[in-house]
Amino acid sequence: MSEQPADSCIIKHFQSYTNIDDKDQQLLLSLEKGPQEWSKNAILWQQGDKSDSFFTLNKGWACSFRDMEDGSRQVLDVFVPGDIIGLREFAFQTRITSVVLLTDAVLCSFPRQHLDSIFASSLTLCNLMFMIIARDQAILLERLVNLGRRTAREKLAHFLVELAHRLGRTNALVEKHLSLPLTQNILADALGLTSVHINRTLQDFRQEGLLNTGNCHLELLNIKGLAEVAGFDAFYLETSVFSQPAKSGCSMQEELS
Amino acid sequence: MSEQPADSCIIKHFQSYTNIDDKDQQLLLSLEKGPQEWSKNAILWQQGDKSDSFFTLNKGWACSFRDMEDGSRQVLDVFVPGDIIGLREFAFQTRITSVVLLTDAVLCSFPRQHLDSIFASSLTLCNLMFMIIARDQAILLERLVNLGRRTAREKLAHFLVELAHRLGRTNALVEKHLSLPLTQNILADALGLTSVHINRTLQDFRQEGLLNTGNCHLELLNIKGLAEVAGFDAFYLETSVFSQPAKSGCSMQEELS
DNA sequence: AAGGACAGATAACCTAGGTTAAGTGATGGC
DNA sequence: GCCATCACTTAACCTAGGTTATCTGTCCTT
Repeated sequence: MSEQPADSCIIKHFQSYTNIDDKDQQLLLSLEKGPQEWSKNAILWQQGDKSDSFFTLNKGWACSFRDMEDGSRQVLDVFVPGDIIGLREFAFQTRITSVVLLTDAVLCSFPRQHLDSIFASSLTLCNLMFMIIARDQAILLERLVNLGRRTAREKLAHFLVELAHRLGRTNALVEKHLSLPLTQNILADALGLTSVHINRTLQDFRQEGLLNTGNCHLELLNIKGLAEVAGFDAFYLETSVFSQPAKSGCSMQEELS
Repeated sequence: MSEQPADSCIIKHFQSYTNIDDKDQQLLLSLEKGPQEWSKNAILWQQGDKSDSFFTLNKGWACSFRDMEDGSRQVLDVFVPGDIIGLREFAFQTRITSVVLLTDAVLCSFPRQHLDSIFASSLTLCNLMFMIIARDQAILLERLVNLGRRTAREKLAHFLVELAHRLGRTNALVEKHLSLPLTQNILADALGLTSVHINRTLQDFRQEGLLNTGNCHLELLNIKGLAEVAGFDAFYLETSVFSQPAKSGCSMQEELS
């Protein structure tokens, strides 16, 4: 293979959490397939499909959703570049959600059975996988709080600020303007609201100078202001890799405040 | 130690998913502490506490929740006997939720650093842990759908039927009457509703012969009827352990349809 | 036995957000 | 260049569920 570790989606992703040593990098590299290009609106998989792989999202955006019997839809996650898609379907033989691409995208696929090689060969990676899935859960928990106990204004602001944080991975980016490829329908389906009410709320935010709306895009102008509307606290995004097996000498926590 | 494997909370729990061989049983047994008795309304931990262990719930019920700034509360999980509590806090140094006991209870604690021993020693257990956390996520996903896109009637019915399934672990139990130690406040906080509206909805269900309400208890009389109200589909609870490492000969899927 | 705390019940009234419908662009296929 | 589609906008009206308040019963506590 002519690939360099730097080309690998999943190595990049893991490196953003912690140091991955050469051996582990080679292991990951040997297991992933891709990268591969996909176009906007492509369906990555549908509920009921055989569940035998997951993906890393190198470029572009995606979301997972569930179609309801009555024709409505609940968006469950929005995935941003660097995210792993489908890890939570690990326990199921068939997909329990569908995934669609919100933009043109580049993905790598990763056959699930290769997880065994990871578990068997690298405690670091095993811990890391566990940490990533636990962080996903924390995001889901926060979304539950959002849907259960906040107003439409707060829901929308919270959702947008969370995305800003996830895109930045540090607070640095949170000060800048940020463009998100999200339609009002996607927002409505993610937040359990109607697109009409999303529109009303976006109008308000726009008049308050918090953001601009465009064609299939949202530009965040004042993320701090949105965070205040939402009462946003980023604690649930601030994971840290836990105990490091003794045999490995690297510290894993330096870049994660 | 005089403990027998049969006394172990976590072995029982894992056995309900798949076969655990003797070596793995000994490993688990050596790592857990307990069992220990707790009384109703005890706080297992609070948001912000140091996060260094998880628990198995041998007897009794518990729930995790988040307190909101405005004094309201969002219940995030209800835990029933056999559940693992706190696995999802794995990625965090401090607790991101609080946990309170809904009844008197018996728990075993499990220091988190011992997970490394598990990951290092047993592929079976490593896979199993992954499966359990993934199943937890599936339950969260379904709760998101519940909060986002269903009416109060559907939310309540869905929540109750899910608990019935989790208590039964098979459809067998779903035909019988079932008593749940849940107050109307807990239900309200779990479903993003008010206790007043929970009360109204429970009155309706009672008049339809679907359940009885009592003092801090709910008796489900017609689970099939509730499932119809909710449009309930149990697919998201039906996990199965995936590929089995070659070195172990046991089949893991027989008891999981 | 009195008092307090809490689960539950119920009624009157209110509002956040849903529903329906009728627009206006912009985009893209042919 | 025309037509269809789709994102978005806006307005009029409606309802599911929230709010507030009062009342009951039960269980602890002392």
